[in-house]
Amino acid sequence: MTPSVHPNFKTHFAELLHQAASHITTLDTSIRIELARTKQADHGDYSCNLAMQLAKTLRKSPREVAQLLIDKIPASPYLERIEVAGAGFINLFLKHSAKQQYLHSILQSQAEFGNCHFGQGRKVQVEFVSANPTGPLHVGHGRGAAIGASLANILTAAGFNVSREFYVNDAGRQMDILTLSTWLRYLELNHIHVPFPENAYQGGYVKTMAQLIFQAHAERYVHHPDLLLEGIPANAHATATHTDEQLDQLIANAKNILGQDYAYIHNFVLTEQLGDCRNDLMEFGVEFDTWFSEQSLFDNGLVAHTIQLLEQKHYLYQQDGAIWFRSTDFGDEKDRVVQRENGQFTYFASDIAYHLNKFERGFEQVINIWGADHHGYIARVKGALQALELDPAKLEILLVQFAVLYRDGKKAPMSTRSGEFVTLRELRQEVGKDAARFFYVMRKSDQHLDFDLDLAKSQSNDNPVYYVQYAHARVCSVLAQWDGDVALLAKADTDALSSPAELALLQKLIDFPDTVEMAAKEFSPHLIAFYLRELASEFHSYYNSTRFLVPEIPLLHARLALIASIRQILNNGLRLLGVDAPDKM
RNA sequence: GCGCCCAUAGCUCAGCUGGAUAGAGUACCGCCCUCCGAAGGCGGGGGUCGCACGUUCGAAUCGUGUUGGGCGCGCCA
Repeated sequence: MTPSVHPNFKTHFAELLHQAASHITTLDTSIRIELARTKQADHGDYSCNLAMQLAKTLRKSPREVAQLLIDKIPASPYLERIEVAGAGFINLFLKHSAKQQYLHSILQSQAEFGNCHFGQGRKVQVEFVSANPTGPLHVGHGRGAAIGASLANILTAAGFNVSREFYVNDAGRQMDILTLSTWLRYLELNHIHVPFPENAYQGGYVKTMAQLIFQAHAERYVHHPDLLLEGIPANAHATATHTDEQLDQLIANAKNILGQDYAYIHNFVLTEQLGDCRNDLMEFGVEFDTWFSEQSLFDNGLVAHTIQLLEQKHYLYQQDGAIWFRSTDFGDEKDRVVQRENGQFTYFASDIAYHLNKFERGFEQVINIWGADHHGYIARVKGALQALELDPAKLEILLVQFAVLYRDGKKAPMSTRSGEFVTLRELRQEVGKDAARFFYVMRKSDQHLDFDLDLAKSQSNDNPVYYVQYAHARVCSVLAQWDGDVALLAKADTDALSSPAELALLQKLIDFPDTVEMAAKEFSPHLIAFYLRELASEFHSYYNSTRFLVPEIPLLHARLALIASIRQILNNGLRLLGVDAPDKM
């Protein structure tokens, strides 16, 4: 991704202040020179609190220090004036010409405007969604998908080499339960009625998969039910209430009866569910570079190898027939089992191997996006990394709080157990991809999300998605009526842009690259959503106050260059969030 | 009981590693289409930043405690 060629005023002024300060004192490493955008116009465009930070060691008042710095600051083609204010702030005023000429950078860089090389090409992995392939994605997964995909886009724009990954839990017990469930439904289709366990998968999609198998292979997988019921108490069947152990017994029996065929059904349901999931996410604008199989960690011996490593480092011990990892050495509440009494590795064991593998693949930063209910899991995973002599700080875990759907002002009921959950697909069908993507990232990820379905659906000014998209469509409409060559606007004379509204809008456009960088630095896609709403708001206001299609050519071109730049940034920002920027609505 | 997250306008939320008079949206009230798209704009009221101490030139922001809410605490994933 090529960074755009715009000047960065923040870093430019920070460098000037650094030079000024070096004339006065030797800067302590603890002091960071940072420029902040001001809230009020009479405070200039940027302000710096460096003088306040230096005042103590220099034994001078902050205002005095500020004046000393101003006296020493080198000349700059972008700086209109610089002054001391308030308790010792240094306020900097950008030249109007600097703002006006900035439009040329935007219109030249186009889709690449806003990119930067903050990430310096470092390899980063974002792992997200990673839902069990045992049923359709629901609205909880949707938020993780939206946040993960947006964050990956933002990191890419900020100059990281990003890899998007979905961890496929294809090795566990849940897959076995799905396989069993499907086979039982298949037997039903063949008029063999075995009571369907309550704790098996109840969803209608299981019956659908059974039908597909039946259509393709007729009665090939039919077996006598007596063998299946072996070891299961009669009352469990009569009531269809099975304990976890009884369910496991059913699975074991199914494996015995079906032999090689078990693997076929297992593979079939996995492929079906994964395909459905991939398709669902693609329609949601979310794609992955890698679908990483948990099973492959076992097949390649990586799990066993990882456990061996921990053993060598003496972090494992045996107790109650199981093998435990001493995660309490790393601040976890209790030690954790990696290998069960029955010889099976736990999910945690393969997860350690998985994370070790991530770093072996050369990622310098690994970001996991998890549902908030997994937070208790962080300590043990980071502990395992430490035990393997990896830096746990290189693993960033973003916890995404739940989304609660509201309809008619009331909570829409959601329960995974009963199968009455709202799927991501249903949500998309109801409110559309764009509204869903935007609403999901409108809040900080660690903030609960109240998802107002009625608002997301409404085609009104209340709906923030339409509000932003409408601004984009409005610009398109004006440019279409102008009927000139938009490409020429990149070289237009922009000196005529001098009203307060126009200068404020120019500054808002200048803020975009900083916003993208901040969103990348803070792993915060919501900053983009907020920025877009603010930009759209300033544009709508400008639109109502100013006519663009005026007879005076210089003014006309200047204003069109401004709104074309606004359109470009709305487009770039929406693209980061996976939301379309329509020309017409 | 222990751990993590959260608490800011009636409601939903921003507020970046401490900075100037705490901001949006929404709801409510009043305005603006002979004019590039009214899916828009303008104006108005609305606050003890849960509470209490502390750190300092300065705290919504940092620390400790406390209250209230969410989530987690399996040889499940």
